[in-house]
Amino acid sequence: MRIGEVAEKAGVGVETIRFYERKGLIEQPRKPADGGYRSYSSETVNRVRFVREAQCLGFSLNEIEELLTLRADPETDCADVRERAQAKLDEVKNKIARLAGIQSALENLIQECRGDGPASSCCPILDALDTEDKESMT
Amino acid sequence: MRIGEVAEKAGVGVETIRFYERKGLIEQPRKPADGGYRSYSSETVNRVRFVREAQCLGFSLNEIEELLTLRADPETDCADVRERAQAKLDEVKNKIARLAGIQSALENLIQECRGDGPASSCCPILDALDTEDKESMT
DNA sequence: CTTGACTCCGTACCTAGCTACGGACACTAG
DNA sequence: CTAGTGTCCGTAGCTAGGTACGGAGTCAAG
Repeated sequence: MRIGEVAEKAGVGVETIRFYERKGLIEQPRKPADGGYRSYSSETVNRVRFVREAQCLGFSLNEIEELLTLRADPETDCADVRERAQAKLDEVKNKIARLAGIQSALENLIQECRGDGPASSCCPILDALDTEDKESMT
Repeated sequence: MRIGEVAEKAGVGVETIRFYERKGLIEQPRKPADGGYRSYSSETVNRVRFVREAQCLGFSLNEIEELLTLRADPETDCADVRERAQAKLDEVKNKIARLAGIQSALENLIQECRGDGPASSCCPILDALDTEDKESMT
């Protein structure tokens, strides 16, 4: 599969694939044999899709690389992998919990704001977060 | 309260406060009366903290501005606020659901990888996401 | 009335994550 | 053989979100 096809299937531009390749996020398929063109497996399409998905969820490319290496190397010791996975899991759980805070603040806002009157007194987003937040910054 | 105090209490740099001010994320407190120094209320500290918190959760500054304006204007009609809040709520729920996907993939990984043997065959992160993901990109 | 801490402002610079440009090959169809 | 399309590569440019710099003004303490 050539670069254009991968890009299309993954829903990104060709340049993005080249960019990810330089970043080491996807396989380096230098194939001077075939006219010098890159040749990818369908695996790469999945990888690229995973990258985009993870980005939407707030992971940086560096973090995504970590996520990806969790499954990568057959040589790697399982204990090491577990450790990294556990750390990522903690991050993810933390993120979910904090989003849940925002979620309930928004739900409050929507419930209390029944659609009549002015909005001023019924929008406790900041308040809701303030109280949880006060001394909890890292 | 002057800019340095706000910055310290919110745990950011002075330049960041000025940057947020330019972006319209916090009040514009031009006070030529008091020697030309900015003067902030403690409200601003909360706002800045909220901005940082929301950023960690994957919101852009533009999105955060939207979140913040949900509680802002006493003139705004409640119905409009509700609409925006509902849209944000949908985004948030969606994010949580997708993070939950990653969470369970990581939990699987950790469970299946009992700490012995090689890591190659027990790391279904990509697989777990692939199956959910196949045709669901926006 | 000098010193030091703080602030002012504009501008420049930085990282992350792309995105576009441009000239040179390759490969296919006509 | 000539287009046309796709690819190669390096480099430049772009947006977001800061971060740093430098020269000048403010102000309280000594």
